[in-house]
Amino acid sequence: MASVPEPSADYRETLAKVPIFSGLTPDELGFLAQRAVPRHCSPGEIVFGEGEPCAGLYVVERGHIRIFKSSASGREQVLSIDGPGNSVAEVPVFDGGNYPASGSAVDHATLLLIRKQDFQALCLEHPQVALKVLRVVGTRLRRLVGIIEELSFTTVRHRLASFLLRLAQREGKRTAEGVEIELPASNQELASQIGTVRELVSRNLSRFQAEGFLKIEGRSIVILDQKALESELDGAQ
Amino acid sequence: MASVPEPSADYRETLAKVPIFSGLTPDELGFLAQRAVPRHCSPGEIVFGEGEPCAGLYVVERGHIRIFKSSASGREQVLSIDGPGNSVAEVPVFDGGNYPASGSAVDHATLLLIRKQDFQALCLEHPQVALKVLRVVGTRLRRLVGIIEELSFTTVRHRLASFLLRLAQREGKRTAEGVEIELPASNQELASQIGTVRELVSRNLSRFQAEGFLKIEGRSIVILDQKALESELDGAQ
DNA sequence: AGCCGCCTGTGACTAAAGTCATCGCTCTAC
DNA sequence: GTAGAGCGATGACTTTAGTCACAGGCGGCT
Repeated sequence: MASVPEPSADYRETLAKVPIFSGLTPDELGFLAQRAVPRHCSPGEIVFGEGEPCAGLYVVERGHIRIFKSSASGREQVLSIDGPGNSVAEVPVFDGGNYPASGSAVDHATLLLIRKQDFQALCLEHPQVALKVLRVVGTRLRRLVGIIEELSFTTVRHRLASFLLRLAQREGKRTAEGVEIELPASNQELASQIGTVRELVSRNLSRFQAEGFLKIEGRSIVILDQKALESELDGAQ
Repeated sequence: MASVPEPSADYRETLAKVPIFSGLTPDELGFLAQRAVPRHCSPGEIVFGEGEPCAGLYVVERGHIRIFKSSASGREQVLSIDGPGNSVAEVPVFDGGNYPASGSAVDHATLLLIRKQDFQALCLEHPQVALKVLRVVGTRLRRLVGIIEELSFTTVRHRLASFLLRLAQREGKRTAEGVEIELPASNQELASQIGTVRELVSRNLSRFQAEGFLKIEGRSIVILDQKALESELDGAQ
C-alpha cells in the first residue's frame, strides 16, 4: 500500500517547485502550505466551471488540467493544458470576476487550492510574487494571442501541421524512420485543441499520410518528412 | 497656434487618470511623470511592431491605439483598441519578451512611454500597483478569450451582429427609427476587428439590410430591429 | 460468446468563407 | 474639368469547414 502518500503530507515541497513561489522562504511556504486546500480529481472531472465565482488559484501537483471554453452546440476549444508546477486560474483571483473558462482534469490530478485572500495578502507582502504572477500571466496571454492568430489566419490543415510539429519538438522520440509522437487520447480532443471537429482531424491526418508526410500507428504517429510538414507553415495563408 | 499644448506640460494629470496608477501620491506621480517619454502619433502610424524588443509600457493620453496581429497575406486581426486612460503593452514589460502584437494609432494620438525599469521599480515599491496591473491584464485576457470563443464557434454573420450590438450599447444614439451607430472608418477595418475580409462585411451588412434588421446610411447605421439582431446570437452554432 | 459504448474512418452533402474581377461612386490633385 | 486613387457593392467562382449518416474496430462487461 505504498500508493497513498503520507496522510497529512506537507505541501511545501510542491509549492516550492511552482515558479511564482520561487522566491519565498521556507516559513512563508509553510504559511501557504498550511492554508492550501488539497483536491484530487479523476480523469474528466470538472475542476471549475466557466462563470462560477472564483474560489482561488489552483496549483497543479500531479496530473494535468485542461482549460477550455465550450459552445452551445457542444464543441469545445482548449485554451491551455497545465501540468505539475503550473498554476491555473490566476486571473480571476485578481480581477474579481468569475472563471472565464472551465477547467477539467485530463488524468488523475492532484491540486492545491490557494484561496483568493491568502494569495492577495501574499502578493501585497511580497511584491516579487506579484511580478512573477505577471510573468506567468504574460505567457498565458501570448499563448492566447497565438491561438487567435492561428484561428484567424490559417486553415485546419495548417493548424494540425503546426500542432504535430510542436508535439514532436517537445516530446518526440527519434527513431530510424523519423520522429515518433503520441497523439492526444482521441481525435475529438485533438480537434478541440486546434479548433475544429473530429472528422476534419481524421481526414487531414489521413491526407498527410497519403502524401507521405507521416505514418499513423494507432494513437501514435511517425513523422517521416518533417520538412514537408514545416513547409505547410510558411505559406501562412 | 493654439494646437500645441504647453511645451513642458506636467504629465501628472494624465497619469492620475490611469487606473493602474490610481493609488499613488502626487509625489509618486511626479516621479513617474518626470521620467515618462511623450510621443505623438499620426493616424495609421505604427507605435510598436510585433516582435520588437519592448521599451516599456504606453499610457494613452489622447486618441486611440489599435493592437493587432498581421498575417503574411496582408490580413489583420485586431485584438483591442485602447483610448485615453488605458495602458497598452503591459505584458512584455513583465515577461521580458518582445511585443506580441503591433500597435498603431487610429487617430491623432498622444502617448506616454513609461520605461520598463521605472515601472518595475514602481511595482516593487508599491505592490498595489502590481495588483492593479494584474486586474487590467485580467480584463485583457478575458477579452482575448472572448475573441477566441467567437472565432472558434461562430460565423461571420454572428460576429458582425454581435459587433453592431456592442457598438449600439456603448455609443448608440436613440432616434425615432431605432439606434444609430457609427461604423469604423472602412469595411476593411471592421473586417479586421471581427476576423474576416472586407467583402464579407459588405455582403453581410447588405443582407441584414435586406432582411429589414437595419438601414445603412453611408458610414452610419440605424438598427431597426434590435431583437432580430440579438436573436442571431443565441443560436451560438 | 454476445452486447454495448466509444472511437475511427469515410462518403456524400451543405454551407460558409474567401478570392477575383468588375463597376460605379466620391474625393483630391493637377 | 479630368485622371487617378480609394472604397464600396456585387456577381461568379473555388476552397475550406462543417454536418450527417453509416460501417467497422476494439475493449469491457455480463
